[in-house]
Amino acid sequence: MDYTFPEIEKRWQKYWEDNKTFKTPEDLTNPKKCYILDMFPYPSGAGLHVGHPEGYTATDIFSRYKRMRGFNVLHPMGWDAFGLPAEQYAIQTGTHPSITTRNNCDTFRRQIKDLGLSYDWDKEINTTDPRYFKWTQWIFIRLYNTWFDHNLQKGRPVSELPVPENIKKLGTIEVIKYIDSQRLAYYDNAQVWWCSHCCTVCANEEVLNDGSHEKCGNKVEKRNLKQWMLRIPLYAERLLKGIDSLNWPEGIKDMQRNWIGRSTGAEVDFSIEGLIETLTVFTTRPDTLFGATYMVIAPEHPLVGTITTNDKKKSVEEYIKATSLKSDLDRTDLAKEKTGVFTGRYAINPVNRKQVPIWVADYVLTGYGTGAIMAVPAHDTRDFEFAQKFHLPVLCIQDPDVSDPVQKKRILEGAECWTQDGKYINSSDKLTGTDINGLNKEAGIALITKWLESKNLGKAKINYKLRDWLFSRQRYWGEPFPVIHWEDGEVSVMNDNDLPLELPKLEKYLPSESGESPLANSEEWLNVTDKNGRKGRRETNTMPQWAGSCWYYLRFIDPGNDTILVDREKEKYWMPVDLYIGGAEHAVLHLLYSRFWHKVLFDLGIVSTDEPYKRLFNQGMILAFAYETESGSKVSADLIEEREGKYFHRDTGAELRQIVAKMSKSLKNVVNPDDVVSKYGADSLRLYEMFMGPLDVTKPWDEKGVKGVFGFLGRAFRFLSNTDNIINGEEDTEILKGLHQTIKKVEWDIENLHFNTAISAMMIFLNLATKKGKVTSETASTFTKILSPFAPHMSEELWRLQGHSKSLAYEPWPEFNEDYMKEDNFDYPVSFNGKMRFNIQLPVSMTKDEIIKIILADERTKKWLGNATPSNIIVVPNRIVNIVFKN
RNA sequence: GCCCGGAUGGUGGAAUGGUAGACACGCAGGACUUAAAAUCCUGUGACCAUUAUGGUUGUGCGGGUUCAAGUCCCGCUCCGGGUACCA
Repeated sequence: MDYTFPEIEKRWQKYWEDNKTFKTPEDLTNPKKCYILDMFPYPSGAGLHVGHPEGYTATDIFSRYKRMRGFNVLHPMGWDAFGLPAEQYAIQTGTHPSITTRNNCDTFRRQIKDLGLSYDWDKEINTTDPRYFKWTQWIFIRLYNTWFDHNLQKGRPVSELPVPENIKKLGTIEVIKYIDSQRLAYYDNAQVWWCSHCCTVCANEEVLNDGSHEKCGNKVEKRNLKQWMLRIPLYAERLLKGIDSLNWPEGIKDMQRNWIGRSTGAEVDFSIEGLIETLTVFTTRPDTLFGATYMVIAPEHPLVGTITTNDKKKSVEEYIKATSLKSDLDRTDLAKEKTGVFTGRYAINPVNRKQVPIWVADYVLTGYGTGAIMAVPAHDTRDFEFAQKFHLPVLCIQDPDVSDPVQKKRILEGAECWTQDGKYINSSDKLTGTDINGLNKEAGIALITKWLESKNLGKAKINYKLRDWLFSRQRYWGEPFPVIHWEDGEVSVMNDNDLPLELPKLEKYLPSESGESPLANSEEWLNVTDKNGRKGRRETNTMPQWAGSCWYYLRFIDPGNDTILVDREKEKYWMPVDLYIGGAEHAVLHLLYSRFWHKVLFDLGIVSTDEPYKRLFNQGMILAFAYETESGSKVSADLIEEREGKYFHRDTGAELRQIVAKMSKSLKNVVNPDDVVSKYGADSLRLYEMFMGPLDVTKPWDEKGVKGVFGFLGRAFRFLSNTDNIINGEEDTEILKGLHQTIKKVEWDIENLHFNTAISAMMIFLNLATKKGKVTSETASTFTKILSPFAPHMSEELWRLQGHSKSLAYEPWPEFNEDYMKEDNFDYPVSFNGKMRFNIQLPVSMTKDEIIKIILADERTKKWLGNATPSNIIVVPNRIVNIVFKN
């Protein structure tokens, strides 16, 4: 029978849909549950590309396998549909984003259904649906009404926030200010990156290294705007500790740890000559205080104006002005050449009362630590470069462990930088009574920190790189904030009952250059009056795209519920997510934000687990072949001609190099899954994406490879659907052995997401079966079952041909039997000094001594040994024999 | 600069410290066919030798541990990703 995949695939897709084969079980008593989640896509206008089905196929195989293992499986799909492209399209054409979004979702849904993925479509969600974002707004209100209790390390309702007596005395306004200062969400003036192209603010995380906006590529600048911020650093310790318990790739865990960036050190107060203010610095190395010979403050530091002496005012102001015009790129570009100016002022080093000059330099940033540093040029390369350039003193305080006397002398004189640790020298002062000379790093840090604390000059301090999360955008196509700004200055959040707050219909979607979102144009929507006649104005910013994706995995559990975010019993049953697969580009942003929200919801008793995603896996990127000329300029794929394995430019005839690059419109090397499906079928596409290589590595798409798996499926179908090949009775022992080895291998590989080797194991079995020519009907159905998670359409068809009337989706997974895999003999490789020379068949039960006896008597052993006598003979049972000798 | 990966045939890749190159692509030869496609069969790391059996070499480079290293350790090179004047 021919492998007529178009007909087979259509028929089974219809069967699954009509019979709701993959409906999530309602029964919550089954102790075996598995929640298998994909990172839901942004439905772009371009439709699916072959990168999407890679992760989707992997989770689909896992889901189908788990169902056969008797698990209740939750495997949903939805759309992360707020975002800039739909809005930009609206600006250009006037088409409302909801229409664009709906069309794109329809395309995505159709394409995904064509792949035979076993989603429960009754669970479909869309972040732009008011019934969905009602709960996004509801969560925002919870964030607003939560404070973080440091003692309990836990978020609690603001109604439980104790207000200190001295603040209560100051009156209501101060109490409100205090409460606002404790909320997880707050509204404040923030210096933010402004993209004048998108007319929007970008989070630090969205600004690329070159100072351009991640979304549009244009340069960003700094602006002050009223913004909503989330205090994610309050959860830094919890987010950091939680990482240890997760079954995630170590690389991603490291990235999150680095992003959180915990460092322990001390804050040290320096008094300033002639001023009452003190200058506080954060340092991870308080032990190096004796080597601090100057200080640097960031140009944005609040004390710059106060510190700067009159005669230096002009040069400092000029320097600050120059810095503010610099983008991140400029600052980075100037990395080699340090810049800075002297403020004219001196601070006093607390450990030795010495004068140290205060400088302003843009290599110190305002966003980290206190925005001021003490510089230890003798032992820090950056400080050293700066000191060299501006002729500042360098004092060596760590004994360099150098054998070269010349170099040692240079270091001790401060002519060279020594960045390794050593015993302290020059680190004592009689007047202040401090002395750490001869101590090592740990002892030095402990002693100095203790001394600082005892003198009230500083304290031990933990610092995080993680910064407040900027949570608003000046856009139309996002969740509106459920917030009203009243004419008397009060800010209030809406009542839960009044949610959702929907978006108004607009004529124009263009944001204003002032930074106000297009929502400000809708007078009717914008202005509100309360029952006392007080006038108010709605928040015109909208939430960033992260908002909807921060909690969607919860809504999938109970998408239709309009009284609660998620039913408690259902949440308890399904959470946490057992397997989450998606691209590594979300390593820090989405995954960290999402964990943050989840922890808040956990603290408020809304969810039952502390972490949302138990096991995470990142699929590798799929690249495509691209072509370049000898000089390295790229040639679009439609201009390529292949002749005898070489590539030529269709127009110029020049020979081109084949390289591997990201798929892109400009290179015209984007592969559309629709084309692959129509040519080879969905099962072939699925199988190829899994067979290309390990799931987590980056690999190039090669259509020739699809042919390979297509051939395998065709052979399998023709062999198994031909009744001449199927017999009754006892199975051949060799086939039985191969079959059970295959079950074992496929099962282990699916559990570990090694789909490429699982497929190769099935190919090996099919090669064996076709060589033998006949298999029993039992073998045929067993093989059909293990193939079914990978190639479900064809497997269902074979199952039907084998006489079954129902889908095989819930057939029990076959159990392998070790007895069938047992061997009587093992073909021992015999090696001499580690070099394999020949093989010899011996019974598996044979003892080491017997094996040695037989091998030493073998003619071939004599040949390789010559006149030498073995000094050692290693026998690893059923693995290898190694004869060691000297010649 | 720092952090994390990676490097195996013409290609994608396989290999619990134990026979390197499974499986597949490509290529070559053959069968079927008027022909092509499809399908099936055989061969295929390199080098040397050969009627054949065979031998030498081989997992980016240089060392080391081990009876045995693609795999573990040390030092490099190159490539990819992340990140940055982060104190």
